[in-house]
Amino acid sequence: MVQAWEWNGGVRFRLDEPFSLQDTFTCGQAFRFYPVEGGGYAGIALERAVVIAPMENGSFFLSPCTLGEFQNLWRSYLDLDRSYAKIMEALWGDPHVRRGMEYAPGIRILNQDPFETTISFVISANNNMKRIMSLIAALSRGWGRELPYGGYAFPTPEALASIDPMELRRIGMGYRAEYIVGTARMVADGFDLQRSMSMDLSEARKHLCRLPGVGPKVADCILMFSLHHRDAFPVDTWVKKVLLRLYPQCDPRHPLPFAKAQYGALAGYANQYLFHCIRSVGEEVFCGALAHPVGNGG
DNA sequence: GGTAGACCTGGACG
DNA sequence: ACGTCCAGGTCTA
Repeated sequence: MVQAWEWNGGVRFRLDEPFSLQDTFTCGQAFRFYPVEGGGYAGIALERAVVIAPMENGSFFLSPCTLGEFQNLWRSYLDLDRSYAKIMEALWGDPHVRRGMEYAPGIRILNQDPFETTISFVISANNNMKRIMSLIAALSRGWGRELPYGGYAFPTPEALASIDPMELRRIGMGYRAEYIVGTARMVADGFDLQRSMSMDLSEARKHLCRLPGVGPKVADCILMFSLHHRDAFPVDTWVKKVLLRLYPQCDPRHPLPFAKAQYGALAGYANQYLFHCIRSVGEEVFCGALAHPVGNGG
């Protein structure tokens, strides 16, 4: 349960639930938030430039923001009405996911904009975090609306649909340029991203994979991070390593049936705890310790 | 239905 | 110094 009140041109809020800005903004789901002094994060989402900072007594400060904006927009964006305590409890039986939860207990899966998430994860393919973030910043600066308090909104589908791909290559987008323009065109021409929300997981995947640059992994990221499909399970190189090394019962060729059987509707959360932890501590540390448990003098 | 190669780019590594 | 490798994959043959 979350309580919120206006304070100094922004909103203070507190919740009796796990929530960490660092865990949430560094776990790889959002690309437009940067750390600032004091443990806060500055970034752009929902067509607004804001700072979110931790306060001394366990509350948080989001500004600039009205109480109305908080209740109507940020509360949902930050997924504040969901009980992560219950989710973590339900996943506690899995030793590797448990380790991920102990490492970053404050992760919350954000509810981001579907188009922004789609383009962002198209850019993420075969790319690295630093470059992904700078490319998205450049894309927004070049074709997004300038915002009050600085920064640029993520561009609209129409804005990206009308770009010559060569212009995107000029800012370093590489071969993703054609994917971005192609996907933006389809969305601008009526491809309904949100329709995936009311479809079951496998239908939703098929639907999204019609977009150029969107394959199985990117589709699951879009579903999980912007279309409320928390049963999605993005299999990237890191998750693949975890599955291969720590879950002998999982067929590495077909990991999705395993994810569904093992985690069910919570697969996306399990995925994120695993992903963030192995990516942060490294494959050897994450897989080594539990893969070779001490005991029996061995 | 499954599998090699190619693919922009820039930072890291030898 | 420069070639090679790699990064939250996807597409094509």
